[in-house]
Amino acid sequence: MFRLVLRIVADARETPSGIPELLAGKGVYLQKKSLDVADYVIGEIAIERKTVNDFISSLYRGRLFEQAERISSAYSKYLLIVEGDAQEALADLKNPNVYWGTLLALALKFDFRIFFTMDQDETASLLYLLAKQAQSDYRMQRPMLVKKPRMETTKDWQILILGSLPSIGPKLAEKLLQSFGSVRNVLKASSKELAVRGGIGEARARKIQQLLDAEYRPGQAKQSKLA
Amino acid sequence: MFRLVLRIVADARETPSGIPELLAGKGVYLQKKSLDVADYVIGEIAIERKTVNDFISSLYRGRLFEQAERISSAYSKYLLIVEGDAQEALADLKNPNVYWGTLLALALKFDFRIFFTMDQDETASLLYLLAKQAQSDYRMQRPMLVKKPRMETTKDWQILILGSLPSIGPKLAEKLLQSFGSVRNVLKASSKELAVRGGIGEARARKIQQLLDAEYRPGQAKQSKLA
DNA sequence: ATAGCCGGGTGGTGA
DNA sequence: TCACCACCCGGCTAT
Repeated sequence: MFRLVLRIVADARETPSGIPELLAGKGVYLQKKSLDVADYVIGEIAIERKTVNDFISSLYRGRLFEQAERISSAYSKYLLIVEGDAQEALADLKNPNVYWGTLLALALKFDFRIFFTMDQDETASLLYLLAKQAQSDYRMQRPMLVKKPRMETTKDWQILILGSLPSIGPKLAEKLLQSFGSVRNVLKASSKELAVRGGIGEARARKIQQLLDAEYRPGQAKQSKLA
Repeated sequence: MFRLVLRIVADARETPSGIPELLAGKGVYLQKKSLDVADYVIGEIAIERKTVNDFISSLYRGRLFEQAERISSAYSKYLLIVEGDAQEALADLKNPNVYWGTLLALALKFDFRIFFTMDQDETASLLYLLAKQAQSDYRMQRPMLVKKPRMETTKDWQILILGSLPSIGPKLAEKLLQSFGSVRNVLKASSKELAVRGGIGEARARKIQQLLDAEYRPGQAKQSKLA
């Protein structure tokens, strides 16, 4: 009797979670590797697994989106499994909107599919089913969505450069560029011009000028000439 | 002066759920319509809301995928909100795999983003956040700015600014500062000077000059500044 | 590529 | 001109 072999690649660091073992118990052909970005790979689908607590804490560490970026650029389909009692964790959260907001961003901007499981066991079942579906649908995959262009335009650089100035964020950077036309023009401008033509006030303008003209001192120079 | 208003379209049949009212309470401009396929529409995103029980019972009716098909062909992005205690409902199921399998199919084949909320209140919050995100995305996306990790000293700022130039890292930035003495002097220098005195090549130098002098072009139509 | 809050800067208003 | 104040922006922080 022919038996279908499901194949799942698991990152070596997932071993302690017990999930690889559970999968093997279900008859999956498990391949352990050292994966760069994801925790599991099934066919062309990458899976990132995170416990609720990991997920929550990564909200505040900023590392989350960077990781999401890596996965999304490496695979065409990818899903996030959040494991554990999300509801309970959510109750402890001071600001639940951050949680929901992040999920929305992951789902809509990064194109993640997100699943919630209660424990490793459920995660294993989910992966198993996924492998089964991926296998049977092998040939009837829908065409993928167009890749996001993610262009690094000149405009982005311009805003980035000005935005690295103190007390200048993206909004102000854009305003300045609109007023002055180019990065150089902004940087050439005197503080008065900055204050008059750009939408920024004298205080900020002076601060910027001082910084631009400040003499560079290697070593730990702590000239608090600002403000 | 205008106040920014979030706008959500709700199907008339959603009224009894109380969610439209909750949204209105959050200051959303709610528009009730009779929608063909979805329950809510936010920007270009369609939202189908289902209570857990509805969802579960529709597993066995087969009508679910037909509905999914209709939504997916009418909108480019769409999400499903499953409202209620999924965990509890799942415990009653004889065969949970049907549940998970359906979710997987919806997510991967139909490209649904699926969210789970506890009650109408949470659903309303989710929709509200979604509207907010959709709205801020409608503006042009801005480049991610350099992390400004607590800059105290002038020296750090100087390096950060130059480091935000293309192909200039912290190391080169420092070198340039040492050669030229101040940020302004670096930016004033011609590409030849940069190449000769700073340790960078002409190619990089030219690239930087180009960027500095590039005319700023707002990508999207900017809102006219009527006062 | 989160959301909320706070502090400070800006620019307008009206005296 | 000045004082006030409303708004906007940027920076911080959150489990």
